[in-house]
Amino acid sequence: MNSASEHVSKWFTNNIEQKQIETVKRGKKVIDRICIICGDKAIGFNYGILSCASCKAFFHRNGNEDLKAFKCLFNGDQCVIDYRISRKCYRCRLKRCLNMGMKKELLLSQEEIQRRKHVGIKRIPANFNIKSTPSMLEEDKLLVNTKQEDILLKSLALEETTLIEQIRSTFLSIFDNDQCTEFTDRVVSPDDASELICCLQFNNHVALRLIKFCRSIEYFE
Amino acid sequence: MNSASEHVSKWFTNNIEQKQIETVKRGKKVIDRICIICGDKAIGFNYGILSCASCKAFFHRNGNEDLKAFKCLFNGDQCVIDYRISRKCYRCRLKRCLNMGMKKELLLSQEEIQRRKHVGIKRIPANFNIKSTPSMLEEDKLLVNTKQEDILLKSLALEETTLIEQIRSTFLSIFDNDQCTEFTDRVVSPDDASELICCLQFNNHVALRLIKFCRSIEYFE
DNA sequence: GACAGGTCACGAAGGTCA
DNA sequence: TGACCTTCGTGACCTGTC
Repeated sequence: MNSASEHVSKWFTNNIEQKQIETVKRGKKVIDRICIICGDKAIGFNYGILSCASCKAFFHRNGNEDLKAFKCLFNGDQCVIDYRISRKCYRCRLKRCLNMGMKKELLLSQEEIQRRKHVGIKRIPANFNIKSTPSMLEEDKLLVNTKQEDILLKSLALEETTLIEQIRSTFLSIFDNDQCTEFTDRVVSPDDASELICCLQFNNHVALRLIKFCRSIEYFE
Repeated sequence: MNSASEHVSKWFTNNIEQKQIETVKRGKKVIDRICIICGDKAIGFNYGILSCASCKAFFHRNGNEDLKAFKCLFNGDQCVIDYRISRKCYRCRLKRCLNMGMKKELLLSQEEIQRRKHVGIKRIPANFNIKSTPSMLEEDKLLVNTKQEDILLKSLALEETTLIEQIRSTFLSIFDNDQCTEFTDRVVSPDDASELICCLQFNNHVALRLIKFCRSIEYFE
């Protein structure tokens, strides 16, 4: 780092840090707190450090990105990240977030987000088994499935029932009766190699439809 | 220009820019916004400075060109760039864009453009049709689907391919071959009412599996 | 209350076409 | 060339969990 930019950078850092210490010590008023990343008004501690809404949002979006994958746009990795000057260099901004102590570990994982979302919604027990035994008659199997389906549906929250209904109706509109007939009309022997290939192609075909199906559901990203 | 003065210069430029932003934000009247390059009505900040649509487009097209490669056509490098007079001298216009502070760095690189494009998942055009005509042979239908699948897969980004592979393998693990055989082994006539009910129950059964399937995909909420 | 994620209007990039 | 369009990142504000 050259002496001029180093000087400016240190000046800002020191000035900001000084302000931060003073205000936090003085009292709990959030109004006076300063973001240690860009000097803007801090909203509280985000991902471990006192920071503003913008830096919080930025880290929320990009905290898990790989720093190596990006280049500095301006000053060779020495951009001053200050809300009064610029926060435009993606790389330098992320680097500063990390250098100032923002913690990736405090970003919630997908599982954690899912877990939080469904707190209060009764989950289906993991050991709930929808399989029927091979010794049962075809009709009995279907009966068991229907009964289990009933039990399953009754244990669901309204949101889940609505979601399932949405999935079901979308499913029916894409995997329509023609589609069903198209394959159930054909006699397939599992011993026949060509039929097995056909069955795999059937799988591929259904997978393709599934892609269409999944894309059509609004809850699907 | 040495790095220290360059740094100070940039600081001032940015400071002026900040002031401009503040002025614009304070009085929201669009009428008052003037392109600092040609005096036309500004549309906002483009490449760092308050400018009009024309100057934005001009810099977008030519910002990366080398100024030295062009000569002033009229007044020996002293053309007045004003929308009421003329914006026709390429060299003087580009020079003025740069002098007034338009930043080449804010033109996205090819990598950046590609990256941005692939951040969001590229959607399949709504008119993309995976249906085959009823008059076609079964083999031909599969062939068409396979070909379309090929075209489809080749147009996808890496993330999409990965996602689809994830969906496909999850699909195969849930709708396994036994499942496939279970239904394809049976001869179903669409004219038979009991078979039709059976077909609907089949649909229900698959829908149930689909719920399981959908829950197992991480991108599914 | 503090701090996670989520939402959405807006600004500023690139793209298109007369 | 420039008006208009689409896309995506930003940041203010909101919601939900602990």
